[in-house]
Order: sequence, then structure tokens, then C-alpha cells
Amino acid sequence: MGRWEPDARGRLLRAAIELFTEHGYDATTAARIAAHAGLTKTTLFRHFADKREILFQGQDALVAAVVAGVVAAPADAAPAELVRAGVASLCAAHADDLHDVGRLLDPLLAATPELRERATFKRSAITEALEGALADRLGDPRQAGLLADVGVRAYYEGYAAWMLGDGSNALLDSVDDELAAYESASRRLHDDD
Amino acid sequence: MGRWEPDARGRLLRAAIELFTEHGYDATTAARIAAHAGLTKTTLFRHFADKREILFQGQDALVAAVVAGVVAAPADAAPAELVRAGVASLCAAHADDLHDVGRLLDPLLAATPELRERATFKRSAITEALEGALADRLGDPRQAGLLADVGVRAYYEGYAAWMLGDGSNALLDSVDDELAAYESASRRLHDDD
DNA sequence: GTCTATACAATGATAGAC
DNA sequence: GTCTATCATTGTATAGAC
Repeated sequence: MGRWEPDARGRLLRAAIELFTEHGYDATTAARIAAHAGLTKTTLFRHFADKREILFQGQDALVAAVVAGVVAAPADAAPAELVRAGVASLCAAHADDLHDVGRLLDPLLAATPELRERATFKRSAITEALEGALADRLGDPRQAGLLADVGVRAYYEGYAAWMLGDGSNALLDSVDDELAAYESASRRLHDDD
Repeated sequence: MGRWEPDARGRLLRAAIELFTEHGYDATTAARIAAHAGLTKTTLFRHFADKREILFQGQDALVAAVVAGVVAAPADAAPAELVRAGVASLCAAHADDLHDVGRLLDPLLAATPELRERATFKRSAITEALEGALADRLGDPRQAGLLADVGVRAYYEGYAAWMLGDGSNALLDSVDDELAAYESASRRLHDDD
């Protein structure tokens, strides 16, 4: 692989998490992160468009994954099955070491609005992608919107629950639990009319 | 009102829209916006935390409005009525001149991911506020989440439709149409099971 | 209570060398 | 792919003017 230490992005991620956790996001300069990873500021910004993006690398793959999941679903799949195919593909796209990264990321997001803003934007990109894929299959854009919201909610809350666990459970199981719970909540909402 | 031209924020808003539209967001410096509004860069940043916030001033009032709407709803209101109370309050919080501002804002958002990110964050803040208010009334956080998503969807799409019109229709009418359409889409989703 | 002047640290872009 | 160097711009901080 040549002259340099491999996995510059991974090293920058670990450096950023460590320094943000220790000193806070604002007090940690990009130059310091780069130096901690054995690189320079210039190189950091060649790999990432901005400082926040260090923490969210790989999320763009999730947009592709959720669409691929829906597209690959059987032709006769019901709406709820399409959603589940999408979020299952999302779960499969996870490297398992995200179990550890996620636990460290959480307090950083809680402490830093700037990072929450980026996280929200990523979530919204996933939602829009799922919505588009569902609309293609269902023909009804409003049904697609509703289902996309549920699917992404189930995914994020399933992810949060899974992160709190010890890692012995599968992410998809947590997400399936959430999907079922939302299905039930939605049904109750209609039955009470 | 005293020694200075009034409505510094409004002047900065108009200056920003005009210059962003003409030269693009990136090519327009904060100093240029300030000068165009008859102010200095220092003053601009006294009014707004960052450059993007110029365009989204007032959105924080929407967070308070949506909560107030739900809180003020009758004690025996059904879930759907709580949602409608929240988004109706959102609509009432609008100054009508937003009809014009919105039309100019739209192409800017389309052209500038940075601005879309901020817009997404504001939408998310409204959603979370509505979700919290609904959870307080309903007791069920998952129902609250589902309903908050529908309500905010209806509001944003109603707003988009209203903006395309000539201004003779009321915003709330557009939003009500969307609420009804989502209600129907949701019902179809369940009946097809 | 709002504005301005000045100085400053940090982000992120750019150009050219290895 | 990385580095040095330089640069415009953002956003902050301080001090003071009206």
C-alpha cells in the first residue's frame, strides 16, 4: 500500500472522538486532530469537507443501502415489508465496531448543537432516500412519506436501544421490536376513532 | 424609536436574500451583506449567531407556537385534533409577508446544501417540540412521534403549496388539505392489510 | 441598548513540491 | 497521498461611541 500509514480516515475518526471527548468540540482545532492522527490540517481537509464530517463518515453509504434494500424486496411485498427490507439493509450496512463508536458519539452530540445539526441532516437524507424508494414501489407519495418516517424512527430508536446493550443482541432485532411497536401504536390510533 | 434606522434584522434579511440570489451564498461575504444593509460585520454577528441564521430568523418562535397550540387544545380533543391544533398555531404564527420571502428562499435552499442543513435542523426542532407536547397529552411517546411526523409533513407541504398560489388562499387551508390527505393515506395503508 | 473599530483565532481553500 | 505556505472568510472578544 506504499509510503504512508494506512486508514487515515479511521485514525482521524479515533483522534477526533478522543479529543472532542476530552476537551470538547469547540476547543479542539482541526490542526490538533490532524496532528494527533499523525497528519496535517491540509490532509484532514482533503479527506473530509469539514470538521464535523469526520464523525459522520460512512453515513452516505446508508443512503444507498436503504434504497438497495427496498429495490431488492420481492415484487409482491406489502408496504410494511418494503419498509422492513429497507431498514434491514440499513442494519446490514453497519460495521459492528459502530457499537463502540456510537456509545462515544452520543455524549458528543448531546453537548454540541453543531454536531446534532449534521446528524439531523444525515437522518433526513436517509428518510428522503427511503421515501423516494417507497414512492417508486407504492405509487403513493404520501403513503411513502408516512412509512419512511416510521421506518427511520424505528431504525434510530432501535439503534439507540441496541447501543445500550452489551453487543450480544443483533441490531436488526432491536429495530424489529421498534417496527412492531410503531405498527401497534399506529393501529391503536385508528381503532380509537 | 431613536437614533438608528429601525429593523436591523429585517434589513439584513432582505440584503442577504438579494445578494445570495444574485451572487450565490458562498460568494456573498458577511461583510458585504452588512454593508448592503447599512451596517458593519460586527453588528451583523451581534444579531445573528452565524451567516445562515439571517435567513431563518423567527423560526424559533415556531417551536413555541406549536407547543402552545397543543397545550391550548380542549381537554377532550382526539389525537388528530391535537395535531391540528398544533399546526394551526404554527400557521397563525406566520407573518403574511412570508409568502414573498418563501418564494425567494426556495431556490436558495435548492442551490445551497449548507442552507438546507439549517432548514432541516429547524424542521427537526419543530417536530421534536410537537412530539413532546403530544406525548404529554397522549401519554404514548410512539403515537406522539408518528403524529408529530404527520403534522409537520402536512405543515411543510401545505406551506409549499400555499407559496405556489397567489396569496388569496389561507395557509391553514392548504395545511388542512394535507392533513386530510395524510389521514386518508394512513387509513388506506391499514385497510389494505 | 444599539452600533462601530480593531484585533484575533480558527476554518477551509488553493498552489506547488515530494 | 502528503506536506508547506499562504490566503480569504467566518465568527469572537474587547473596547468604546452615541
